[in-house]
Amino acid sequence: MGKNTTIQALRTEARREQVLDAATKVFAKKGFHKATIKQIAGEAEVADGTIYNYFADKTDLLLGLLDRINETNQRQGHFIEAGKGDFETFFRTYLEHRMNVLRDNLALFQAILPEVMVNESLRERYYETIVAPTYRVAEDYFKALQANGTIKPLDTQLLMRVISSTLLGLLISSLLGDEAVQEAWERLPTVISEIVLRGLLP
Amino acid sequence: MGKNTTIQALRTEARREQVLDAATKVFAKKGFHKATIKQIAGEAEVADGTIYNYFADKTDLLLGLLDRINETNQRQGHFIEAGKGDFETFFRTYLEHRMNVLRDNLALFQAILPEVMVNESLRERYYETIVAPTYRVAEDYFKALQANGTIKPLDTQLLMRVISSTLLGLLISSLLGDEAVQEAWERLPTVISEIVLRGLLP
Amino acid sequence: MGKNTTIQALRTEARREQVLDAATKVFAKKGFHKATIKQIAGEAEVADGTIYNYFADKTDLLLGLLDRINETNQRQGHFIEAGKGDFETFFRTYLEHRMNVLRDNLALFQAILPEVMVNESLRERYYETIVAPTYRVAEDYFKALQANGTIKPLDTQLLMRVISSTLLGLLISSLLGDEAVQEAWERLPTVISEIVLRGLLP
Amino acid sequence: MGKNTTIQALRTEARREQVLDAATKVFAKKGFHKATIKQIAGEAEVADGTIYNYFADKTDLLLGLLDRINETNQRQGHFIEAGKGDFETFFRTYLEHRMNVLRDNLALFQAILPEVMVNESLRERYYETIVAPTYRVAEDYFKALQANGTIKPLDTQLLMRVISSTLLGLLISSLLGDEAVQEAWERLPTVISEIVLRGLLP
DNA sequence: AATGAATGAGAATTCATTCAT
DNA sequence: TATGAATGAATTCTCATTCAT
Repeated sequence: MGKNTTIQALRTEARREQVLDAATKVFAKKGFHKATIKQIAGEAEVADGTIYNYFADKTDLLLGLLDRINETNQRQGHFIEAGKGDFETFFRTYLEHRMNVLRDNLALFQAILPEVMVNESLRERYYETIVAPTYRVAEDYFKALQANGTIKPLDTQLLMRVISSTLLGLLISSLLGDEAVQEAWERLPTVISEIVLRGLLP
Repeated sequence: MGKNTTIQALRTEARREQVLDAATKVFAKKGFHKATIKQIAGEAEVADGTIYNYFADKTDLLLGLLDRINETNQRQGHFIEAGKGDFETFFRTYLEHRMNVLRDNLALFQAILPEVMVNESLRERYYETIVAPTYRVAEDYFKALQANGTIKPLDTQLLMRVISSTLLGLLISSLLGDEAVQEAWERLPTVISEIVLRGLLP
Repeated sequence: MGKNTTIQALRTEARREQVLDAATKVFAKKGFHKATIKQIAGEAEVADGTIYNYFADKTDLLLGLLDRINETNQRQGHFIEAGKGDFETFFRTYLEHRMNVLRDNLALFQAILPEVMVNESLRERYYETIVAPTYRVAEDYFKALQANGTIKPLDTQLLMRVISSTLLGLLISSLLGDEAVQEAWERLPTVISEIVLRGLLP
Repeated sequence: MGKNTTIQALRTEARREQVLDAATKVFAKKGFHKATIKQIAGEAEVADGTIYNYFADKTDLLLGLLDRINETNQRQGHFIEAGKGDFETFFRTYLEHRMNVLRDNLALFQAILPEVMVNESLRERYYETIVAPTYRVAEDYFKALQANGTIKPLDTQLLMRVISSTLLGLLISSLLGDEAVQEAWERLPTVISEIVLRGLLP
């Protein structure tokens, strides 16, 4: 029965994922409110009612998606510590990684962000789960860089905000359909790195 | 009768504004979909039906808000040409202006952006009305700067995207409740200017 | 002032007619319920509110149209007495007259009949105003014909109903879009007369 | 599961009928436009929303009713071929049948006709579904009768239209509240048969 | 657990009618 | 009298959620 329970749990988990995949697709395409449970159920190839065996309500699906982003983040989180050697290379590589994560989860972000911008409790959870941890990891790192003179002494908090907001802003520009951003996505880490590290002035 | 017509027109315009103000408030607070016509009408202190004398439907209210942003933009648009003297000062002042506009229209953006991210036809109109004109004005300016060696030769398109995405990203961070961004809003132009013009490296 | 009053009255009457003309058109095209006061006002080139200076409410417009049919009927009513000479000719001419009236008021009937079929108080008024008077006039006439042996002794009531129902039915077939009926309208009196007077059997 | 599916299908069909019955009643009483979904749902003893599980919208209910008339017609359709023996008897019996069908579906016709008179797309469907098939069946029959001299040579198209319009007209007279027609309904086939076959002239 | 029909609260929208100008 | 903006009751339709099977 122990084994049975495990199988059960796996099946349950698989079903959850199946529904979340469907939700990602439908939310991204239609937006949270215009997406219907029927559509998600259809996409997931289950009955409407089945969804309620795995999620309390429609909003709970969004929380499930938030957790997914969180997992992705944590998987990538180690990376920042792996940065060795020359800072410039590290920084560009870091940007590449972050931007790849964003691109790979475009649909996920398109599904979540609009609703997060509008739903207060979701907003808090988003900030605590997704945003704050990133800053916590990065803050010490930037402070160390400043301490050993690798980068200029600037308000660390704001520095981090500006950099991550740039990425967020580019993501949203992409979501809003800016083709220049979409097409140059691969080159952007280099461009950003050049601007942010050396500046526009000659 | 000419006078009468004018009074009529003024009254009509005032009523439109009254409704758009209410819509801004309610959309920003509840989001486009959870906001109801009843709530907006209540906030505007008119009957539900009155709204439909001025706007074809709920979505048309959003278009009305888009036009408002557009007007704000156009009023500010001249500014960039007014930039004389030293580029560094100009750039910082430009950022200050843009960020003040963003802050002053925070509710407006909070009302519009989430729906724009999700509604394709709105997205197109948003891009054409709000985004593209900004780029058109800025592009020539940046090219001139590069031509006379004031700034490094970089892909103008991407440069503009990175800068405006930074502002957009900060706006959204602010909307998402990032207190550090909210509190430092005044100082951000200086910080961004320092980073973007001179870079992080010492 | 007496003259003034007369002019006033003429103007009022003209305006009423103007509105009724518009109502006929719009009701016929859209049906009573889908027709809006705004549309009728637009067609009549008056303001919405003006209509309420001449008619108590939307249904009252229908009553106005009923009265119009009634007037038409009365103008034609004398005709039946004018019938002299050979009965066969008279009958055919009578049918021609009735059918011309129907055809000339096609829009009017299309506007009224559907609503009369559904609105009880209108139905009663329709019957009393339009239908019953016709029968009253015709009944004596047919009885006389039977008395002098011009036509067979049949239940006069039913005979009249059958004949007028045939006309009503053809009108409605026409309204329902039956092209054969529409195209043959001119020939129908002859056909009907032949059938009704001499029968199908050889 | 096959059995289960069948039970399901039966239940579904029963529910559809239940809703159509209710719609017939309410449409006939109030007319299509004044009838509300709430009333129909109440009459059918289901929730408002349930109706939309079976019909796309309010108009689709009317189409459902049209199909019902169509079925009735088809069930009766064979009859005309069953006509053997003496034509006079056949004709009278045929009229009896048709008029019984009309009477038995009085509410149905009252529900449908007014809207059909006003709604173009419904009108086309009505003609194609209900009217045209009848004529197609009857046309050959009448031609045969003329060929073998049973009836006079008259324009078949018009002959059919006149006869069926008479029935339609009587139906509508009945719907409009003509008591003489209502009361004499049983005798009408005999009267019509006498008139149409032998004529009014002695 | 899975199903999907039933539910009914809730929202957008329409439009006859009123009434201040 | 004429106007047409304002009103708000009324209606259709949607869809998250429940629950009997």
